[in-house]
Amino acid sequence: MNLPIGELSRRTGVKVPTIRFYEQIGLLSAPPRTEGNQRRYGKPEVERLNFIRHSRELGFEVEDIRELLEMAASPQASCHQADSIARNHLTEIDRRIASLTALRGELTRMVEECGHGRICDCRIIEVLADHGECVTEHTH
Amino acid sequence: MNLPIGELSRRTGVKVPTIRFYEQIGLLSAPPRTEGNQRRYGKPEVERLNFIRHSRELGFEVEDIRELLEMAASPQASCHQADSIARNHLTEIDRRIASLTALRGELTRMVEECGHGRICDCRIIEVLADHGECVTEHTH
DNA sequence: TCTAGGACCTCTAGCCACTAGAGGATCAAG
DNA sequence: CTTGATCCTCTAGTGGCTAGAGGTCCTAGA
Repeated sequence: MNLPIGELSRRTGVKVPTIRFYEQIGLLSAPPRTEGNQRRYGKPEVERLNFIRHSRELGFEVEDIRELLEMAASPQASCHQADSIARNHLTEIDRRIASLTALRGELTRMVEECGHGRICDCRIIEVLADHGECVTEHTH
Repeated sequence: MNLPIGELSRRTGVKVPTIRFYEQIGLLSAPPRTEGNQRRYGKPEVERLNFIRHSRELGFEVEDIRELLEMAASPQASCHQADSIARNHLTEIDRRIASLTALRGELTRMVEECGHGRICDCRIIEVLADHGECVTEHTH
């Protein structure tokens, strides 16, 4: 268990430059180095990085992850805060889904009404030029 | 109709620095200036900027908008390309909605299973640490 | 023991679509 | 002629990486 950065990358699915980037912003702490100045990682780093990757996949922002990692480090504390971060994130996702669904509606309508003729008759261009043509508000 | 940039901003809902930014990247052409070097806009710019803003609201990227604007300028051409840009965008939106919906599922499950106790029992932290706990793939 | 080439290092710059702020000039009303 | 709102340019920052230059290290095979 004395992994070079490429091996850590393979085991976690996080790209090498991204790992270095996470170290730079303090999401991962600086690991020990070989005499030749190369990073060597152990099992805790694999787990921590998996946690980070998974959180990112679930759409959490780096600042949220920072807090979640801190919490994970003090297992006796209340999970109230973790709950609140996750709930806020969920609300945000709902907001985004709603907004994209509204967009989807407008776009579908635009595309379906397009007669595939000339630009001057095209509903796509027409609708883009005039928000009044829209059924929903889609300010995001 | 000899509007300063602030008035153009008010009429289109696009912020002043953003208008200057659009000029810089060539989405808007450089307008005439007063003797004192201030920009003055006319009606065509109001329309063009409304088109841009609306397209952005509908989630089109700047490069797409550039093409759409070019098309709008040649009304006799076929609208095939506009159609294709819009369809591609629609596909992308569908992809995003699907991905967010999967996330939503996982997050909801996480939050619902959280017993609001201590971190060491918290499902949120647990799930984040282990993708194996997830029902869906959510690599985006 | 030498060597090849893959993996590693740091550093800077770029991506997208803006946004913020400094420091100064101009405009229009009173 | 003054005031203060608006305008100007320029640089740098946002988030979360990604790309590339130019160099060093490690390790397996000859």
